[in-house]
Amino acid sequence: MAIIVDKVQKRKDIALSCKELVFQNGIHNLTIAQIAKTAGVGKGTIYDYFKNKEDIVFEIINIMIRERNIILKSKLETISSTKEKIKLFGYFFYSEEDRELRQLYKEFISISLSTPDERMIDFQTQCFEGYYSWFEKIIDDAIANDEIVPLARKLIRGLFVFGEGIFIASETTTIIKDMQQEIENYTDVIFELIEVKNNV
Amino acid sequence: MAIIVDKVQKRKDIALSCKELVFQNGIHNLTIAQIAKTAGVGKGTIYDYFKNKEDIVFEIINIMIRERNIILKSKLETISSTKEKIKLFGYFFYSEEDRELRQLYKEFISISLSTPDERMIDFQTQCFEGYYSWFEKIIDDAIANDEIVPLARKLIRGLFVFGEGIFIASETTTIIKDMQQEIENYTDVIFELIEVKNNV
Amino acid sequence: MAIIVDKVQKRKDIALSCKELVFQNGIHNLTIAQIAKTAGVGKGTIYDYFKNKEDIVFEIINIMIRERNIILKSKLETISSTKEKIKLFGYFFYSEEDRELRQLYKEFISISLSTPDERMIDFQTQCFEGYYSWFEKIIDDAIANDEIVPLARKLIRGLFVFGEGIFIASETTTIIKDMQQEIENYTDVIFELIEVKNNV
Amino acid sequence: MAIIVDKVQKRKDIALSCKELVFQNGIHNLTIAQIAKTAGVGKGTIYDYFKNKEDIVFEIINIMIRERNIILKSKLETISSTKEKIKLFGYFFYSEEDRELRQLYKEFISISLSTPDERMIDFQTQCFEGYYSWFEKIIDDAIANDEIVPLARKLIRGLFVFGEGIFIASETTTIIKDMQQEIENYTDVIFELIEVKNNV
DNA sequence: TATGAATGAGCATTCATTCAT
DNA sequence: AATGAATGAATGCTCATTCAT
Repeated sequence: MAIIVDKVQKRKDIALSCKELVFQNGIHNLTIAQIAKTAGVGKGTIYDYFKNKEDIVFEIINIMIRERNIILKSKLETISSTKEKIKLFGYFFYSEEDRELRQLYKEFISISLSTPDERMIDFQTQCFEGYYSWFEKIIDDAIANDEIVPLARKLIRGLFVFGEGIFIASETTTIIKDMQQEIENYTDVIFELIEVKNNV
Repeated sequence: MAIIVDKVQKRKDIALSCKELVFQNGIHNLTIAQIAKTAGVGKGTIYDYFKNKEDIVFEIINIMIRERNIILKSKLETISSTKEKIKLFGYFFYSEEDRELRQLYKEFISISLSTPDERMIDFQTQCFEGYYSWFEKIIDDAIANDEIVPLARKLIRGLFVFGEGIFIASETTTIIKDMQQEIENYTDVIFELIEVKNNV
Repeated sequence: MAIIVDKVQKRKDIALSCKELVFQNGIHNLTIAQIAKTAGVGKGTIYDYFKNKEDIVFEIINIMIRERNIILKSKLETISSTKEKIKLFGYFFYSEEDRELRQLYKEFISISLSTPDERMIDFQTQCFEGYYSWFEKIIDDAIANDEIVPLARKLIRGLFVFGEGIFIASETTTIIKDMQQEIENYTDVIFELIEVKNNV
Repeated sequence: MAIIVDKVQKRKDIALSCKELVFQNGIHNLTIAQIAKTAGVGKGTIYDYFKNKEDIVFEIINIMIRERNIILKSKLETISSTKEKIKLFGYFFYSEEDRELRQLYKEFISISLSTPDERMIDFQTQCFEGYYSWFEKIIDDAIANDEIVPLARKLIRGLFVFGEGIFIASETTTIIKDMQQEIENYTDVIFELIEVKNNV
């Protein structure tokens, strides 16, 4: 009998094998020939696991962003300070450890903007909704604990998209000199406004 | 006698003649053949005025965004309310009249993210710096007039990139249902926090 | 104990299972993958029973045309009128019931013309010889019965290939408006010429 | 100023330059790369003159068949005998001089049968209509001159498609041993039937 | 005997750029 | 100064066939 292959796993394997390739050359220069060679399979094999080039690019992005989300979630769980939790979301935009992934994220946004694809939008929506619900929970918990004032809820959106906006600004201009600074400062200012002050 | 051609003007003419083409097909589908035909010149002529395809794409974007900035500036001058001035920056992200330009802007960001080009970055930096200095002036004036509290200065960045961030979110996900709502609400909340309340 | 498979029968089974597939998609779009799936076997199995793709295409055509010949023969036996017998050969070219098979026949001719294959030619020769001998017998019998004049023998070829010729014309041009009309008219005219007139 | 090229002529030139290539390899094996090389132009140039591969194949066939039609017409004009005129149509199917063209014609029919293309059908219809009108005129003239009986008109179709039918038979089977013989014999028999006999 | 995973040659088509006129 | 004819590199995708299990 023939070998039974775990199609889902092999999709992942092929996609993951391109990690380095993607980080080095970027998604735009990915060639099916390169992908196949890097994955150590024939070109035809690629098409046994992926519908077309888009499909494989999507899978690569998908897997790598998912991976990162898991890490983000586990990190969030180790932190108790509300402010630090919020800052953790911004951490992605400047940390050395996420440098490669940021590169990928940039390209993902780039593709999403120029050639919107339903699956990509759905995926990104899912991610954002996930983050946003964490965000809301963090804020709501802090409000419930009297750490921050209820008004804070109305600032969630602003905090949430701040990272996004400053990331785009830093990637398309040179006005952002120090991302970490910018993000931490802004978070600090907002917390200054929303923290419950316990006077004696 | 040889005709003397105003190179700079002809660059603009060619670029501007592609306006409709760009709005209809997007930058990604622009071909030199199309550009030349639309501009009513030969393909070779394009290369007399532009270094390469990038160069012409850049010129098109450049001109169109400059055009829009002039309009923005003149609009700002007709408004006196600080809050309304701030909101005007956000207006670009949802107004019907800027729909076509937003399309272009999206593609510009997309290109900037995937294939960063020094000129593009310089240009975008210039734009951002321009906006930002307007922004700062608006806030500083309002502080000087005792309309808003000095702390507001620290929130400028947040206000400034909010539009950018929410724009990206709305273009790459489906979580933003009503851009105008989002932008106006957020501005209102921030103003709620920074407005000087005159108690009797 | 190993299962003994009737190779000849399985060849037929596989070929026959593709009947619908062939009628729907045509021979040109047949892929081994489709054939295997439709036949409910693995792709490798196909190669246990057929030498190559040509071989299976040939088998499919072969079986389906043989099937039809049997039907033709049995129909011929139910008809007594010479003219009707002759017309029955032409019936194939316009009858609704043979529409699908005509489609197949077209493709068969097409393949035969562009990539002549000895087996195909042999098979087609066999068919033609079969038909032709029936044809001759019909004519000879009619001559023997004094229904038609002996000269008719010399017109057999013309009658025989008329259908073929008009079929090609109707498939490659739009000049044939009504196949049935054309075929019946021509047969009638020829019979007009060769029928023995019994004057009182 | 740039060179002005006669697009129509160059189309023909490119097509004609492939004559030998087509006769040697057949249409099925034509590669754009081969065509370009043979025509002595770049691959891209092919697409300046032809929409796609189909288009160039069609042009090749078109030109070569047109060429042959001109020859046929001029030959017809040198012949006075009605029977010889009719035979001239059949000549194409066996003459040595038309061997290469027959090869092409075979492939043309093959393509027409398997992948009907409106332009091909229109072209073939035009050709057939041209031939048929010549045919009719020849017969009508002969009837008017009392050479053949009026009934002959009803046999035109049969004569006309005889060549086609016997050609297909000869290309897809081995039953036709001597095309010339077959065609001439059949024409003779038909003429035997329709010629006006002048008895003393 | 049967399978289906793997292969990779093969090909049409696009388009930025050059350069002879 | 202007043209547009010519180029050819570059690439995604298909599918018949093989072969390890």
